[in-house]
Order: sequence, then structure tokens, then C-alpha cells
Amino acid sequence: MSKTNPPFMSGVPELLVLRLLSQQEMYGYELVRAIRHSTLESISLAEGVVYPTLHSLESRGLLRSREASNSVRPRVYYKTTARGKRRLKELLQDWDRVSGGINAALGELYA
Amino acid sequence: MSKTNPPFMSGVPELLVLRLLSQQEMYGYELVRAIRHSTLESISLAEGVVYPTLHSLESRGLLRSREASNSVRPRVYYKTTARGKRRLKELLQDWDRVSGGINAALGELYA
DNA sequence: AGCCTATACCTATAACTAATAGGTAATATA
DNA sequence: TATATTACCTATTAGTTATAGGTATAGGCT
Repeated sequence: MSKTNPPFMSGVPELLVLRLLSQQEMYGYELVRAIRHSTLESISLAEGVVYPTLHSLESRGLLRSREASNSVRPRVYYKTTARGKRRLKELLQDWDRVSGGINAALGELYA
Repeated sequence: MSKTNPPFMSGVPELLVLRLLSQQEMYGYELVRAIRHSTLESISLAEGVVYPTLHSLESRGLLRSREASNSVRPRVYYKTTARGKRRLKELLQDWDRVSGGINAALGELYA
């Protein structure tokens, strides 16, 4: 049971993570809040979504991580690599195409 | 192998089908073309996506079908039910929320 | 001291569903 | 006659989000 595949969320964690980490380095827990904030509380991704996404993206070479030692708590900072930025560009194109297509279909009322 | 989960497509077949069939009755094969056309060729859903979607939506009471007898070929016409329209309204709200959130996060550059 | 909340990381499992790749059959078209 | 188009269909795969857990430290409150 329970919503595992909510509408319109496929690709969203990857897009938001690559996007936010291409602007500035962040650690996972911080990123969870950044996602909520940057989407104006419209999208909230739980830690159980964000951490696996980070690991997957790093293993694919789209993110690079470093451990912060001088911090009180152990933190793993991530940032988007050059390959990650190319992937981001690709995702942005997909997003424009799909959202454009949907909005065109929805706007058909007034056409 | 091969793209089974392309980005940003979750919920899209359901949304487009409910939307188009809430405007006018159509049969599956026609709907495939209508989806391509209404999205300005941005989104193309194969028959293998559309037919299962139609069957699923009908079994959930969101669509109703009738068979056209006087046609040369056997055609099954579908239209969105009242329940389907309520579901559509829900999906449209989700779409606004998610796409709004994403666009807010993407627009952060200029903020 | 004891308790709760927040911080910060993590994993296993389930659920769902879009896409692919097939398949049937009749009718136009070249 | 051969091919493309119309019109329907299903089985399977693949991928990935969400949930529900879990660990451990630090700080605030009673």
C-alpha cells in the first residue's frame, strides 16, 4: 500500500539535486531543507529519497563528495560535477519539452 | 534494458487521457494521435501505453466505453466519467503544485 | 538524570507504472 | 501482390520514488 509512485515526480529528485548542487555545495540533511525551501514548500523529499539519490548520482559520476572533518557532526558535502552539469542540461531540456507539451494540451480549452 | 522510466512522465498518460476524453469522446487509436497533436508533438505515447491506461482508468470507473457498431473497423469509444473529472481536477492541482515547485527551484538563479 | 527533539547519516523493501516488444486482423494503397 | 495503415490487444521489464525503519550525537527542558 501507500503512494510509491505519485504523479509527476519521476525525475524530480535527480533534477532538483543536480540543480541545487550545481549552485553550491551542500550536505544531505541541508539539501532536504533546501529542496523544500527552493520549491516554496511545494515539493518535499524525505531523507529516504534524498540519500539514495545522492549515492546513485555519485556512483554515476554526476556528483562528487567530500567529508567535512572539522564539523561537530560528520557531514558529507556534495557538488555537481561537469558530467552532472551536462546531465542537468539534458534534464532541463526534457523538463521544458514535457511541461511545455502538457501545458499545451491543458491550454487547449482556450484555443 | 531501455528507457522504461523516462523523467517527468509519471502521471502524464493518466492526465492527458482524462483531459482529452473529458472534452470529447475518442477511440484509442485516435487518442494516440490526439496526444501527439495536442502536445505539439512534444509528447508521444505509444499504443502499448495508451491502451493499458484506458483499461486501467475504465476499471477504476474514471472512463466509460462504448463499442461503435456501424463503423468499418471495430472501435471502442471512451469518455471521462464524473468520477474521472474529479480525478482530473486532483491531477491538475498536483500538476500545478509540482510544476510550480520545480519552476520556482529552477528560477532561483535570477532571484 | 532522564527525556525529547533536532541533527546527520543510512538501508531494505514495496509499489507502481511507463515503455518496449511483441501479437492479431481487416482494409487501403502502391 | 505486397506493403502500409487502421485498430485493437497483452506480457514483461525496468527503474525509481516513497515508506518505514535504523544508528548515533548534541542540546534543551523538567
